[in-house]
Amino acid sequence: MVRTGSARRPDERSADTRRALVEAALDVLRSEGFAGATARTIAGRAGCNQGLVFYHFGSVVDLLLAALDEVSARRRERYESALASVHRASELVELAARIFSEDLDSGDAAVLVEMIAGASSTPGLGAAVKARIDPWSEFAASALHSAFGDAPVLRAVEPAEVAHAVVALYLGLELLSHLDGDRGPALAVFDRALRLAPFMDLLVTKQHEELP
Amino acid sequence: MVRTGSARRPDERSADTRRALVEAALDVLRSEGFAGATARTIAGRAGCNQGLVFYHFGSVVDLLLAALDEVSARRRERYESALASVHRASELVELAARIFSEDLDSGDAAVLVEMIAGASSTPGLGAAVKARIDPWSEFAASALHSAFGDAPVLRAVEPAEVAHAVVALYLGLELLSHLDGDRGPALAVFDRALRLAPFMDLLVTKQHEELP
DNA sequence: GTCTATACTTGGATAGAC
DNA sequence: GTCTATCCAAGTATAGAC
Repeated sequence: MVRTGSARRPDERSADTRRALVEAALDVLRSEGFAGATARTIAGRAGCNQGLVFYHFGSVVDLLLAALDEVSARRRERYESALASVHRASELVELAARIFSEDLDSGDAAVLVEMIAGASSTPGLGAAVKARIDPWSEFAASALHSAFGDAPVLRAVEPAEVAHAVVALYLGLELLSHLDGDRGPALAVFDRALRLAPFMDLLVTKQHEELP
Repeated sequence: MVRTGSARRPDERSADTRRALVEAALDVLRSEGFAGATARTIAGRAGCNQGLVFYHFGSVVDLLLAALDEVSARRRERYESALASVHRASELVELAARIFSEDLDSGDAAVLVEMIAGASSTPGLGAAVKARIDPWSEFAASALHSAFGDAPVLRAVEPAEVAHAVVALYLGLELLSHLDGDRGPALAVFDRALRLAPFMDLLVTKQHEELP
C-alpha cells in the first residue's frame, strides 16, 4: 500500500493498492514460489493489510492470475517490438536467446513456471493458467513462420511442434537455473544457439534437402 | 497404513507405514502438486494418522525428499538396464524417447517438476533437491558420451551442455503436458526425435564436418 | 469505497497414550 | 517402538469500522 494514500482520490488509492499487491505477488512468486505465495506474505511485502488481497482480488489465486496477466502484458510488449526487426532465421534465434536470458534475469520465466507447476493444487487454476500460456506458443509458432517462411525444414518439422519444444526448453531451463542458482548452463545453451544461428539461414535458403 | 498391523512385527509395521506414506506422498505430488502436499492430505491418502508423517520422517519436506529418492531409485534401475542395450546414437535417441514418455505416463516426471518448482518455498530444500537431480544430468552426459563416442559433433557442442538442454526439455515438456492434460504434443516431439534418429548415426560416422 | 480487526479453517508439530 | 489426541501457528475470508 502506497503511503501517499489520504492525499489521493479514492479510485487512485485503490489503483495504487492493487498495483502494489500485484508487484508484491510477482516478487513473492519469484522468491518463495507458488507454495509460499500466501495472502499474508504478499500483503506483508506490499506493506498493507492481508485482508486487502480479498477485497481487491477476491482470493489469493485471483491475485496470482492478475500478476500473471501483468507479466504477460510486459512480455507481449517487449517481444512484439523486438520481433518487428526480425527478417532472417538467424535473427529470430538471436532474438529468442536474448529474450530468454532477459526473462531469466527478470524472474518473469520463474513466475510462469511457478504458476504452471502450482496450478495442480487448485481446481480450475490449470485451465486459467493454460489460457494465459497458450498465446505464447502460438506467438512462437507465428514467429517461426515469419522467419522461416515456407522453407523445406518447416515441411520436415511442424512449426507448432518446434514452437512447443522451444517453449518447453525455455521453461525447463528456468527450472534448472532457479534450482542451481546459476544461469550459466542456460546461457551456454543460448550462446550455442547464437553460434548455430548462421546455419539456420542456410537451411532456409537451400531448397529441397535430403531431410525426411 | 497397512491394516495387517497387529499381526506383524513392530519393525515390519514401521516399514509398512513408511512405504504407505512414501507412495501416498508420490501420489499427492502427482495429483495435487507441491503446494497440495500437506501432512494431512498425504496421511489421508495413506490411510493413517497425520502425526505419523512427523514420527517417521520428521517433517513434511523430509517425507517428500524420501519420495523423491524412491522415484530416483526406480528411474536409475530402469534407465541403466535399458542403457545396456544401447550402442548407436540412434538407439540412444529411441531409448530417451521411450523413457520420457514412460515417465510422463507414470507421473515420475511430474514428481521431479513439482519438487524443483516447490523447492523455492522452503529454505534449504533447493540444495537437497539439486543433489538428487544432478546425477541425472551426469547420467545423460555419460549416456551421450557412450553413444556418440568422440564424434566431431561432440567437439562442436559440449556433451554436458547437450545433456543440460535435454533434461530441461524433458522437464519443460512435462510442465506443458500436465497443464494441457494432453501428452500429445510431447509425444509428437519424441516421435520427431525417433524419425530423426537415423541421421544421428550419420553425424557420428561422418568425420570432420563443416560445423563450427 | 477502502481498509482493519476479528472469526474461522487448515496445517505443522508434539506430549503423552498404548 | 508405534501411534493418536491435542496444541499452536498460519492461512483464508469477512463483518464491520472509518
